Amino acid sequence: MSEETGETRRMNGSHQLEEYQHTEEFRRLNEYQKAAVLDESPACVVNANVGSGKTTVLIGKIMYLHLDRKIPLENMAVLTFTNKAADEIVERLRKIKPDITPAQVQGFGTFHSVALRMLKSTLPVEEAGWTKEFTVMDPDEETDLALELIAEHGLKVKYKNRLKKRLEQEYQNWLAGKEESRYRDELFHLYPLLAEEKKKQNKMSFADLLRVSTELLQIKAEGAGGAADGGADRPAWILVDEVQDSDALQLEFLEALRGESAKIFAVGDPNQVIYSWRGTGDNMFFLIKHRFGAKELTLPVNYRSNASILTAANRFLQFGNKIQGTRNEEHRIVVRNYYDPFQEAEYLAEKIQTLHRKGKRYGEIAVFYRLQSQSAILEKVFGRHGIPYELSVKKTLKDIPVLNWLIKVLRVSVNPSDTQMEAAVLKDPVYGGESAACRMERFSEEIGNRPAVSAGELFTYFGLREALHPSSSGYAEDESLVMDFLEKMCASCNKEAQSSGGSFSGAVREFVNSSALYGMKTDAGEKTPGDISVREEDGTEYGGEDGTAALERVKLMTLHVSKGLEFDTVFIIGVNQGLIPLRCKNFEQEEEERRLFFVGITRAENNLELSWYTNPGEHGVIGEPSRYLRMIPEQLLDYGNTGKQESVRSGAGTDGAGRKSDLQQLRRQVQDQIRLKREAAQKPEVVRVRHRKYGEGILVSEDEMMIEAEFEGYGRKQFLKAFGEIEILHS
DNA sequence: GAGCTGTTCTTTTTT
DNA sequence: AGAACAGCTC
Repeated sequence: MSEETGETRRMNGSHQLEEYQHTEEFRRLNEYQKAAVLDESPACVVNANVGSGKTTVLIGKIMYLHLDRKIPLENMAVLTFTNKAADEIVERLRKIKPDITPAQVQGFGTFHSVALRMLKSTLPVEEAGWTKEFTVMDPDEETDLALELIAEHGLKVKYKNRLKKRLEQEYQNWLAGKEESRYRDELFHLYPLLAEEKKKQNKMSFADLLRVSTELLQIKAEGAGGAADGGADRPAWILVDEVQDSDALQLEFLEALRGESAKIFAVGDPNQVIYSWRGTGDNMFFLIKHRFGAKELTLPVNYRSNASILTAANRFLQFGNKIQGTRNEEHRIVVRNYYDPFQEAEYLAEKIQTLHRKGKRYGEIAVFYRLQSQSAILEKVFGRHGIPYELSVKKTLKDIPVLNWLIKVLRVSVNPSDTQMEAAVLKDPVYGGESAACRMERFSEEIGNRPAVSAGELFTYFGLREALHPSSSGYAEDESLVMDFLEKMCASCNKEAQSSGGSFSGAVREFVNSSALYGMKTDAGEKTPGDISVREEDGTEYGGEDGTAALERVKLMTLHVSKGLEFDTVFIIGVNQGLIPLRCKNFEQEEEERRLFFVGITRAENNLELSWYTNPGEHGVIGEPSRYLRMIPEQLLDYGNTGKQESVRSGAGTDGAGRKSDLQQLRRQVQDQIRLKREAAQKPEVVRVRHRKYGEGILVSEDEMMIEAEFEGYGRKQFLKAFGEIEILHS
């Protein structure tokens, strides 16, 4: 920060802060980063390599637009994929400009929270069938509602245990006007019933928030007959973080939000797409570039990892040019072989203890693995060794039965049309009962319009003492949890009601809604009103370290969770064939597994250690090192004293011959496929194909070995040409 | 409803 | 490879 800011800050008008371009911060950026910050194309996507200062550029861009281009923060929409990312952006902005008010950053947040805010303020939700008082559904709630409707209407629906997934996956088919579900049941009858019921109960699912706001933004644009009026409450600039992670719904929301005039600036890394299995599967980075006709800039320079790690990472890069490093070669990447997962955990524990004795902080160390189930053995062994660790499993209020129930009570109170929740509250096996029914119904008139409400008043009003069973053994704990929650909620809601001039019940509604979206994480620290902290119950109690080490813990997490984080020292365990990569059935999955490994290794700043075991307990996992280990140039690897160099290189005794050509072939296939995909995107020439089982479809890509085609109702399928299953139809 | 055969999915997680 | 389910037969 500059030393002049103190003098200039007090002045009103246009010169509150010096121009961003003249700050030390801006000067410290590299040329690529500067170019991205200063770019003012109508649409621009920044293809940011891993560790290249993506968020720094985004922050810089916001400050540049704000300070130099005089664009009010209120006129920007800054969209992120997670709440954590949104918090980080606002936090980093506040470091530069401490007087930023919450009102100024209304448009900063996840896609869903920004959509919610617009639905609550400017968009005419009534036109879509809801009222302004609508509430936000919990993700599981929609499935429950669907099950109720199935029972009520006697619908024949298969695979009810997978209903949630089916509802999501087949929605597009239904929208497209397809007659029947792929399982030939009555799933499609459910969609209109569900939509109607949600309107009736005046609540929206997460997907509804995006769908409805998108729809209303589109109608608004049409109704205004152009940009003139439709652009009134649209942002001047839309900035998107981690754009490669957005799905089709979010893309449409972006498009609708942009309207005619807003400029769009998105940063992302196509090499870090690791969640396509839950979304569309398309590479959103290039899709968005194409859709918006965006200019593409790059950030090639990595500031995080040492040269060995980056050279290895470059072998796994699927898009763009090589990652450029900034550091000279330091430690090599350590590869280890252990007998089984237990041995691996034991050695890891010892190694971590040694590192710690030599002065490495526990907090600088992380262990990554492919499956959640792999953490159990680490927990056990680390616990026994007295290593403080932290498992990244999110705990929400839903995991605390009494608060889960209380939220439902509040939800019915601020939305009496929610009959589904009302039934859930009354029928709860532990806290249920008829006593609260009329209280919830009359909440708005009896409590909701008071100027200030205390936690104690709510406790009495809802008759919570009886509901929590005062004679039960868990009463004291439940009561303190409930009072704690209510106190925090009342503090926030009273303040909100006062400052906005709205009612208490309105504030409670917003509180409950934002809690639903915010997930109510359990980690400490106050972020938003909806973020209630709950004491963590994790392995630290085993830790031999006393008090001072409380925040210094070894982090244990899945490779997926590691995305976006960085650590001095990273261990990736179970780098076995069949685990990393997990056995995949198609090429796309294989590519994603590679990106996942790429994400994992690029989290490490200085030390990276990969290990595999000879005797994996799990089914389907082979006692061989991952192919990925053989893809890393040998001179970067340090096999320690395990003497297993031979087996990693040759493939542990299986058909050692032909490995190298296998590898080359695989790499060529991937490259070809990428090239073909790009070419296909550039000239959309439709080639029709036919398959015995899937019927007619459209050719997506092909190379000398594989052919990929898309079939209505079945999605994309890949075939080996040699099998001749696919017939190309020439018109 | 037991017993059989065939099919589909299994992991990873945010909002 | 194996679990979970659907749909069939008796």
